[in-house]
Amino acid sequence: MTTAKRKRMPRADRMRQMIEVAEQVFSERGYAAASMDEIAELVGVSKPMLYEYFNSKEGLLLACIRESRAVLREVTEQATVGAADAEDALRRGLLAFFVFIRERRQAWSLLRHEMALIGTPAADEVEETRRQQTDLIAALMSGHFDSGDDLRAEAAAEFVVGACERLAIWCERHDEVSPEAATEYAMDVLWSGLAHRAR
Amino acid sequence: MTTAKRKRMPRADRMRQMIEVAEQVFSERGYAAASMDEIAELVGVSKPMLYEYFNSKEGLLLACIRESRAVLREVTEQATVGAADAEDALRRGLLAFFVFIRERRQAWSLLRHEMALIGTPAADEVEETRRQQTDLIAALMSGHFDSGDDLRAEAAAEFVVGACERLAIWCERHDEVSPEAATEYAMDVLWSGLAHRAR
DNA sequence: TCGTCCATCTTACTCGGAGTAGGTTACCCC
DNA sequence: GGGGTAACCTACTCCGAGTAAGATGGACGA
Repeated sequence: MTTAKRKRMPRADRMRQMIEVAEQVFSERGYAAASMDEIAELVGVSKPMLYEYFNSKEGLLLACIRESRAVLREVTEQATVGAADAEDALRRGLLAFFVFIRERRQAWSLLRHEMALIGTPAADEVEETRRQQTDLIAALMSGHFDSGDDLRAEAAAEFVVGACERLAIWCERHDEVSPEAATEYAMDVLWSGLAHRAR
Repeated sequence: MTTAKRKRMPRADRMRQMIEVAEQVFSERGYAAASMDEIAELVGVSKPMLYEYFNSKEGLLLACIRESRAVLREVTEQATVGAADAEDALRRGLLAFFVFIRERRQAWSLLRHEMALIGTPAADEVEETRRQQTDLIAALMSGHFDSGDDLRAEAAAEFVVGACERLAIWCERHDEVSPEAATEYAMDVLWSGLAHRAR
């Protein structure tokens, strides 16, 4: 066969392969329980190679997170271009997000669970992903809302991100809830507020 | 001095002391970077003692989380008793929460950061804390809202918890935002929705 | 006052996994 | 084909979680 001896692969390819395997292992076993030896084994390469490419275990995790973030950014930004108004933009963005987390469970799992190390680069990296989303929302809102209280607008953006993240986790436990339904639930509370459902 | 030789302390007291120190160290260094030797040192006791009391490093973390959760539950439940209506109950609960995270930063830090190990008891424990809050909200809402769509109500509760958690983290970066202000921001979006601010 | 018992505590290890020093080999290009 | 380098490996060190087995302070009965 052509792949009888998987050897001497160019740097870029090997790197992608390593990230792919690592994402798998980290999301299955969890960051702490995953061992570099195991990842190396699955890649079909020796441990020092991983260190050659990523410097440390956390560096490898970082690469996985960055990879996921890039995809998430691409997907959500694309979704909101050409929206008619704020409500439409918010809805499109939410839908893109909920579709993403359904289709790429492993990547999402890393982003949501693996903030293992407070004060470390990895934690900052996950936080950076949220900031990216928050900025997107904030930009979206500043374009469509009355400005005035910047602090309030910022708080609102944080609020939306946190709410959706939690709702996404909830969706993992509820397969029957489609991305469309999740979006609708989110829009219902976000846009109309709880007041209109009070007895 | 009376505490010249800190020795032979009764079990319950030693346990509390250990949890106190561990909470400090975990929230300062982070779970992964904290070492059992260091904690033992600070307690003024040898490492096997920690294992005698908590079985494992994660067990010790668990104890810290449970401790924090108990306090959080107490505080938020007490806050909502005697509320006039849903809006009032929500506002009181939110305020209690935001006050808690300001006054007990370390405890909160553990709850928010230390989900280090996916699939492990500690991760479940943090999740359990959220469930506790979610249930509280859900119960609160079912008492004051038109029922009908249970799934929607559950989603809304998750939504509130996630949103407030994120807003709380945002507050850490903004000392100028008081618990009262945070509560007001949260109520504004939650209760009235974003629609009433759209241009 | 003194011995006995046991909960509390200690020293001195093992073991596994992160990270590394230094040498080896396949492939590209002339 | 032969030199050069990028990709790769073997064989370690080191640190921290977890443990086995023994030492000791002090409460309490005689």
